[in-house]
Amino acid sequence: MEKKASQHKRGQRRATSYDVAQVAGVSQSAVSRVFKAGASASAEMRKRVRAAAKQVGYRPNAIARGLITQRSNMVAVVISRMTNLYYPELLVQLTQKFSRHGIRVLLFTLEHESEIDLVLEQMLQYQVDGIVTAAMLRPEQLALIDEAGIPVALYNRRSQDGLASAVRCDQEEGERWLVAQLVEAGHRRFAIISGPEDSTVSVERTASAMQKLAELGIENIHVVGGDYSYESGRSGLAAIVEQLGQSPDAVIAANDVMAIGCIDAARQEFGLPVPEALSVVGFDGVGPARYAAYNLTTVQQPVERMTQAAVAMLLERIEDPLLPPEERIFAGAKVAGGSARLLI
Amino acid sequence: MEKKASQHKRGQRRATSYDVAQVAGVSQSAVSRVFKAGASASAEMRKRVRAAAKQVGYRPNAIARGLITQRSNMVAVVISRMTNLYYPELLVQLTQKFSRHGIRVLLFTLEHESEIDLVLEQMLQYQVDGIVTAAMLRPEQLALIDEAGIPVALYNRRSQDGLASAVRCDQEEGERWLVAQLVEAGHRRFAIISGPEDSTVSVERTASAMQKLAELGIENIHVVGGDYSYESGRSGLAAIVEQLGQSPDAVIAANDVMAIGCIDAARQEFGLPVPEALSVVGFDGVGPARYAAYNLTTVQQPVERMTQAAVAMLLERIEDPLLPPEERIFAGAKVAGGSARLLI
DNA sequence: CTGGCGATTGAATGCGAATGCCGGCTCGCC
DNA sequence: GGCGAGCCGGCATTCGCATTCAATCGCCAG
Repeated sequence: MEKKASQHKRGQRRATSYDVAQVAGVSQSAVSRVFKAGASASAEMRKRVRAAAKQVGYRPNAIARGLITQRSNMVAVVISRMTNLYYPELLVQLTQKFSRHGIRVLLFTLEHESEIDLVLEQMLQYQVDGIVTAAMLRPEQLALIDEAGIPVALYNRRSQDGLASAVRCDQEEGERWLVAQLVEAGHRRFAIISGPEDSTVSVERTASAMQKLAELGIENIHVVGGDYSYESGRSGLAAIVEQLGQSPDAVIAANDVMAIGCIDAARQEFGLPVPEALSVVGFDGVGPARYAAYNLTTVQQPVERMTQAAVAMLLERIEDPLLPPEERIFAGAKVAGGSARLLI
Repeated sequence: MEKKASQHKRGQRRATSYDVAQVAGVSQSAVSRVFKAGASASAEMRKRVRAAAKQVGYRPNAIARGLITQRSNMVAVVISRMTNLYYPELLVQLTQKFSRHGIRVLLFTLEHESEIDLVLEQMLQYQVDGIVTAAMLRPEQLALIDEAGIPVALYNRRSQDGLASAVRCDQEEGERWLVAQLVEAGHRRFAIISGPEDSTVSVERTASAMQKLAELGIENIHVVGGDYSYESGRSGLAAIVEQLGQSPDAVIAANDVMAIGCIDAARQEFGLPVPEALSVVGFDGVGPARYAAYNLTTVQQPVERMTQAAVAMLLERIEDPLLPPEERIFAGAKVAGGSARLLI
């Protein structure tokens, strides 16, 4: 029936601590102690055990270790909609920072944030020590994780009811700055290209921009929906122009990639020079935002510091599960690029 | 019954199969069987066990399961230099495809390919069932992995001595096509911006282009070194112009991002219209290559098919470790964009 | 009515390493 | 030289689940 596949090519079992113990003429406990940092073992013992371990090609089994120590030394990282160019940087930062603390990253990707149910079960089964998620969790899901005693760090998501820790960029302040600069420079006819509806990030950015515009007395703001993609930035502008019957003064895109698409469409399809005839701003500070062809006016998220904070918060709570949740908010770096006519 | 969530934080034991067994009034073996697909258990038993499991919040412990089955159901994915915009797509594809087979991805990122020693040990300790690596492995490292009985799939790396399976894009054919098109369209003064020296991908691309140029009788090819970054594409062109004393006809960049940097530098710093005064070609087919401002002439790697092949190859070898290594080569999609003057 | 076969179920074992406990040994100090 | 205090290493147990083996049960054919 089933194929017997467990046999290794060389037909040999992997060496265990018992094998090492036998070769070194010591007990298995001794081997374990030598490979466990901070355990008491004499220099002579260390030497013998290490030699024997090397001889038989021994390597501690992290799975078995995790079983007994109740620590897998793995954290789950959940990323949704990775088409967002901003995420690769996030991933690199997280894996490298965790790695310095001897922790590995188990990666979960979601096509949509709503799919998180599918992977939540998996994460829990794998006994991860912590979770970093850039996808929204519903309260009952947070409760489930909390019940399992696993600390969570939300990335760019608000901590609901203080159920979890969070690091996020102050998007409200960022959007308000963008809007303020645009209005101050004389822009009056505004349009917004928002992100996916199930993205809390997009909702927050769009709402913040709308609110600031309202405060400044700007009305008739035209909003079209996008999906964070370049193409939706292009079609977004097309939709705006069509429905508005004319070009707006400024377009506020919910992320950089759509802003870039919007710029390309303006220049190529509508013959609108940017920023002379149309100002475009984005949000995130992804790599292409700095390409000379776009030189985007945007708010750059401090990924380095945010990931540093997320890792620190999570590690603290893995050490001491009783620590209360914490929320850290970082201001974005304002980048006044050439894609918008500003006074500054 | 009142909830006592706070006690869980105290490190209260998570429910085990014994707990479920006790509540359901059956044996632990029975619980195990219910949660193991294909095991024999009566409908009545399944019902009782599932009910009890739900009641106590039981979730099989994947770590413990892995210890006994000798299958962690995890594969390691090694990515180097993630600044390459091409990798996010690769990661998403891999995690999603593996996920469909009940396999999780343990992510390792390298700043440089040479750091792989640091993570190899980790991967082996975690008893991963397989490895997908987009970083080069030295023969002795491959031997080490082979000895551990872990199948490997190299991504865009040649299988040395047939020690490992590999999927890769036919870069040689791709570069030769690019060169042939450029020469046919009349370009004669060529320059190349290569990638990092420790990147076998870059070395192969550059060598292939050089060879084809030589075959077509083109000489005096100027090569400058880059690091795959946008900035190095810009500075690459600057270096070429400075050392050459004039603009070349065409620049062949080792990847798309440098090609984009090169285009921006040409247009902005040197007033060279692209493609009228200078043709630029890249390689990879990353997202920004399709931005209208660049519309890059490039060779696009078939990521979807390549990842599909890598996953399939690895799964096959996890099932049957005795299968011999295999190499699958995919032709890239030729994209004749507007960044080069071609006849086609 | 009985033997036998297949389907279930339970008891027991083991995966590989960590750790509490304890005995033995070394060493310091009087 | 004697005694107490550490230090060290070994023994035994444990983590949570899969799996083997044996026992039981139901059911049908003879």
